[in-house]
Amino acid sequence: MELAYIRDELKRKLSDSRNFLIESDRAVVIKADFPKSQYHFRVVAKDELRDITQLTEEQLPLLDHMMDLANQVIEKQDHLESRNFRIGFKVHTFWNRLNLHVISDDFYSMAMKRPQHWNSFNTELFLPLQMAHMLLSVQGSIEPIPEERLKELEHQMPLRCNQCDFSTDLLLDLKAHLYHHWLHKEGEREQKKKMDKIIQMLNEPMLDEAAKPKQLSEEPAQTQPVADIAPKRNPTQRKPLTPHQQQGKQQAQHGYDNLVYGPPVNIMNQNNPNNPFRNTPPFNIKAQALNPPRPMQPGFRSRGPRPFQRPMAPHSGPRFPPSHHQNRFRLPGYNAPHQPNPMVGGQAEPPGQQQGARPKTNRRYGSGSQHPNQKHKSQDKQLPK
DNA sequence: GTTCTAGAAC
DNA sequence: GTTCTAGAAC
Repeated sequence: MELAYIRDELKRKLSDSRNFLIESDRAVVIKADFPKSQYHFRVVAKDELRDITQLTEEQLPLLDHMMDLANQVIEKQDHLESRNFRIGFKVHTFWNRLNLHVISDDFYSMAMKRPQHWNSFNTELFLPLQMAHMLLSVQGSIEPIPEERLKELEHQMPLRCNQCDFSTDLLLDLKAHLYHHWLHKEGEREQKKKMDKIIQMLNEPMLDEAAKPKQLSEEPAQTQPVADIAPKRNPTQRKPLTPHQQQGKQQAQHGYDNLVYGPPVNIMNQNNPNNPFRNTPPFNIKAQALNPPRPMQPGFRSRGPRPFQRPMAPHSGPRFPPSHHQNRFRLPGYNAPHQPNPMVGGQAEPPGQQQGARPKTNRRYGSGSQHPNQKHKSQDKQLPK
């Protein structure tokens, strides 16, 4: 397949409205094909603009409009706020159509596979929309990044966590680290949901009381049996909705919209085997519940699936692609040299350090210089706060 | 942009 | 033997 054809993929997506989460006359919002975070969208311009280097002051209103669409799609995401998102352009993009990234700041994703992926969002290679706006306002254009600088930033080491001051030369370590940040935040979100529910329950009686005088005062002239006037406790009647619930109801009423905006990817995990996130841990899902063992009949050997399936390992972390060629999840410290265990007379524990190869040198970092991977071991590990 | 794989390093 | 990287292929 021709590379030029692949580069035109975003243009092709513009011709099929099924891809659109939001459409306007000047741009559309689509889901990123290989999301580098749990929430990752693109705002794709309809105008024939290849990338940010083709922008001029004339496109400032377009940028404002794309920002509006970005905020619209963020508003649709449950329990997330705009401060959890980054909105900006890649300074050097593969695709042949101007597209604005709207990406959550967890960067916890199966598709994050190379240091280049990380650096493309977490170095100067990512140009926040406000910055692009300013550059166009001030100098009227955005210069392309020099090839040499591009290569330098793509391979920049160490990789620095965007949420704390952790840094590492190994993407695998960073991914494990990011996973802990994500777990922590997910826990906070769950906590917040519970608190919302409790607050709602506490407010309910007060709302009922508040409704009584209003209902009576609305029709004072009419004489009705008390039973008709008094608020009825209908068991099927809905309780007052919280603002959050109202938003949910609104979304549910727009059935199609709801499908289009879709559930967060970590919910999609459970349903879609092709979802690139499917190896991230399916939280609150019990492996046994998904795959209950069938009782073995004595003296009868059935054909087909084995009656007893080996239970799945507990989900102690994200499980990464089945291919051994792809980088897989390791617990933090997996790559660190293992220390002798003082509890067993100074003998080494089973291997904690990976056995595989790391290049001794890397031409990109200059002859004779150490490959970054060789240096990481001495660096301090730091867990998320 | 992604996937696949040969070859380097261990 | 395994892991990881970089480049070819798409």
